[in-house]
Amino acid sequence: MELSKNYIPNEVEAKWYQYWLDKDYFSSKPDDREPYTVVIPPPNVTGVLHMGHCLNNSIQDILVRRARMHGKNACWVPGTDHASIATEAKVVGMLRERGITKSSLTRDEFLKYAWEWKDKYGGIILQQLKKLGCSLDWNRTSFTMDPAYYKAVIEIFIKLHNEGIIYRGLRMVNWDPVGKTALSDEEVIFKEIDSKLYYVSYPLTDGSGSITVATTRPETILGDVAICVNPTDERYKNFVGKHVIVPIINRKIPVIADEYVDAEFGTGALKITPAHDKNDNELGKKHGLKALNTLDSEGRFTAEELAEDNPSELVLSYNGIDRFDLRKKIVTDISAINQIQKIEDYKGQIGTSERTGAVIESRLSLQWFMDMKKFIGQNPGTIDSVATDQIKFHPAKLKNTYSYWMENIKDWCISRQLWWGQQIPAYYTADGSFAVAASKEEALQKLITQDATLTINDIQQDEDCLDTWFSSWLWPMEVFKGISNPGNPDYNYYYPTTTLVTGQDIIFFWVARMIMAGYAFKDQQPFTDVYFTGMVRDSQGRKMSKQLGNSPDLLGLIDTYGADATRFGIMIASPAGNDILFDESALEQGRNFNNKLWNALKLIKMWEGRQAYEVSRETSVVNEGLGNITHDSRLTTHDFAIRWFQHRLNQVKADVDEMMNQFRLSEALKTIYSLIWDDFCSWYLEWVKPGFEQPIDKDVYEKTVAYFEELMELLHPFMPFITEEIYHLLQNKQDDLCVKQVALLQPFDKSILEAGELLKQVISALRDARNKNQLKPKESIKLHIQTESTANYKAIENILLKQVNAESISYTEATVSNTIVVAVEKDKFFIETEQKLDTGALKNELLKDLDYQKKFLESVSKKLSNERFVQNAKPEVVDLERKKMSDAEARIKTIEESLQNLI
RNA sequence: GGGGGCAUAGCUCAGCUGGUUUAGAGCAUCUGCCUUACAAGCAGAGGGUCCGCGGUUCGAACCCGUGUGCCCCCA
Repeated sequence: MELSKNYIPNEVEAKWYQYWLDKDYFSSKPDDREPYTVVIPPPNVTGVLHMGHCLNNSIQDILVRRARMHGKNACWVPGTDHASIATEAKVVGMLRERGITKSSLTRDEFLKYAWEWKDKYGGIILQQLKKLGCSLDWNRTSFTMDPAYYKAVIEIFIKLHNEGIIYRGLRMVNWDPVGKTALSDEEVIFKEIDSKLYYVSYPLTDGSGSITVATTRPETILGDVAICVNPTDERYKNFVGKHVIVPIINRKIPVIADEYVDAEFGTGALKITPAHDKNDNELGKKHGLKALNTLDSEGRFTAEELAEDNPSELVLSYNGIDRFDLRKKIVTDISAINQIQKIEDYKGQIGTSERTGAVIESRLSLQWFMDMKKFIGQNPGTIDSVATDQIKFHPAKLKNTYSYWMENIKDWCISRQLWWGQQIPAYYTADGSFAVAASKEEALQKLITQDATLTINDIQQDEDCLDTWFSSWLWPMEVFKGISNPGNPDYNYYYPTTTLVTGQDIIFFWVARMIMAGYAFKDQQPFTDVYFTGMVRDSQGRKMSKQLGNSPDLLGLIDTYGADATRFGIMIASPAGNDILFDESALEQGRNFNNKLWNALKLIKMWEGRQAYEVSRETSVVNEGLGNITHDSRLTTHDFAIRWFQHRLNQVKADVDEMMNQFRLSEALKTIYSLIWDDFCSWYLEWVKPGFEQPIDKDVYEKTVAYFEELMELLHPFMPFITEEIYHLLQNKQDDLCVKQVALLQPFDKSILEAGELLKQVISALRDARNKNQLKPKESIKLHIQTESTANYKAIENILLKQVNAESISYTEATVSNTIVVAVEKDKFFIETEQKLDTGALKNELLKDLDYQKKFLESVSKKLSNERFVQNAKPEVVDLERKKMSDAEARIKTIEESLQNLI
């Protein structure tokens, strides 16, 4: 079969993914193996694949594929999140394009559009995950609004309400005037902005002067109910208890004192607007002040609550003006009456909506909350499990972040003024009393006990729906129907899950709440390990964003480089827990790696038809410094190569195991990469490679194929497609790499590995000497070796000959004149060549080396002559230093002899 | 304002229990090679004030203190 010049991934990848699906390799059923369960962090149902998903899901696939090959029953559950606010925003946008406003639709009509949207776009991201090679169990695909899941969410709401954890209350909430909904604290992103500090004077009612207040929000002035100063502030001592007039509205308000006020900020006097600021609201409550709301749900002015002030024409003319326009207008109007003293530039922080980006308003609103202190108090495992590493965080530093948040947790606002989501199961009567129940009928049963005349038509369900995260926190349980059908065999087998892989940015939104749910509803941790990925940034460290246009088109990248190369590129650049700087050159490296593998395959396939037993294998085995080496045949060199690579492979497998257990995926991949590229291709294959059109020994061939297979096995979780392809092209296989079970780790012999390293070192040194003396690669040399252990070199003569392009090797006891001298450890190598030598350059090299060695010797002997070192240091450390010293001395001697030889 | 983290080659990062030479890797750079698997390649090389200062120790990239700069989280 003819293999293409370079590896072409596209067809290969599509072919194998379909093949794996046809063989049903990714589907999992409970059996007597140990489960390895991973639930995907469900992407937004309308989302498309981006770099973050790519990183995240590559990691999950690596872990899952590896577990599958290591005897575990691997189950990776796919699915999507209904993403209440994000999806609703998209649907509203789509309707707007069609000229339909949300307000013109009934709830049912709107939901019909939303489901249409979901059905049309909902599967896209899952299809994209297939392109990436993700080995998800598609039979288990879940959605947070599936009927059973929906029911489970409602059930949990009712349960927590019955337990008094969920309550309804009028509270200050974070209000998104664009999404027109309340948000949780976690959905508010604080941003630093350039704003202005306005100094506004409020005249005293007794005419004795005025008090100046610094504010960043003059548009809320009409809701002011007091001025507050610090009681220790001498400047304002005489003002406390007096009254001032609010500009424009002319309301009379008191000057009060409270320690909360920071005398250093602004003028030291604070205006209190309880309806529009959380802290003001607290102060308002404390001092018995009224809250006057002056903004509507869309952030526009409303005078509705200002009737008592007999608002003027001017005030009424503000009605309907947006808060930011109002700010300018009010500043102009206060300026006109000379009550703006100055305006300063100010760097301030504002909260914005995570989803719509709108500036958040603090707003008094009747919402549903979860009493988190009480909830966590009942489920201490939530905090303890992470502190005691029963749930292990990778990187562990996030444990602190987690526990700090847990210990300072605030109540969770779970209601949203949206339609796309689980509708809150509370039912109201006309007089405002309500019951929480699974259905309208049940609610009626409850309400009827208070008012026997009620009928089903008299009650109405809460219009609002629940925070998306109030459904996603059940994800690891409910994908196995753990809430809707507890005790079912799947749930018993797969839950708790094994590893969760997710972004650091949703540690509070999601991870923390899943842990709570785990302890609250099953009294168990939901997973044992959490691997937190960083954020994917561009090569300059900037966040990827649509505005910057720096987020690459992932599917385009997969088309260009292949999924394997894309996975490689993103994994090689992502040390655990750090942000990853994405650079397309990493994908190029991945593609080149594909090509390297492909060419190694081509080389080995060339040998396939040229196998022969060339020399009898009946040879003596002698135990020498290089391990057990067979002597005196062409094959002896191959025996060394084969033995060395076997041990090297065993060693790397053990290393990789260790790294994978510690979730050091990037390092594991680097290690495998280097094993394949350097040890296998650059060294091993060159060592066993027969001459041009020469046959290869059958045993060597078979060993080489077996090694290549093992390498593919090791690499498969990282680069599933090309490894499966090569596995099948190497020789006809009945089984598939995807589900191959790996063998147990084998021990390795250090002395053989050291011998291999020495050989590499000698070859490199000789090549370096050739290079420095400008010997053409084609120019053959004669090599003379001066050594005490001739046998060691006899065993690898053929490798040496080939690798340094020597035509002969001989052994000598004396120095050989007129040659290039190379010293490695205690051995000397003389390169005899036709070419005229530049002894000056040679001499310089040797002198440089000599200088280095002498300085080194000096530092070691200094250390050893320090009595305190010899007394205090561990004996093995001292011994090591002694060995260093004697090695350095020997080497200096060698170099000095070589120098003499030159002259 | 509170908390956490980071600073090592041009870039991205290893360096785990303080001692494996005078600190490593990948990428990038430079030199030489179209050597019959691979130029998407091969063979080599150069490149470091381990952020500054002070301390502990026989010994510090590593531990402690301090300064500087950057990042993240929370309010």
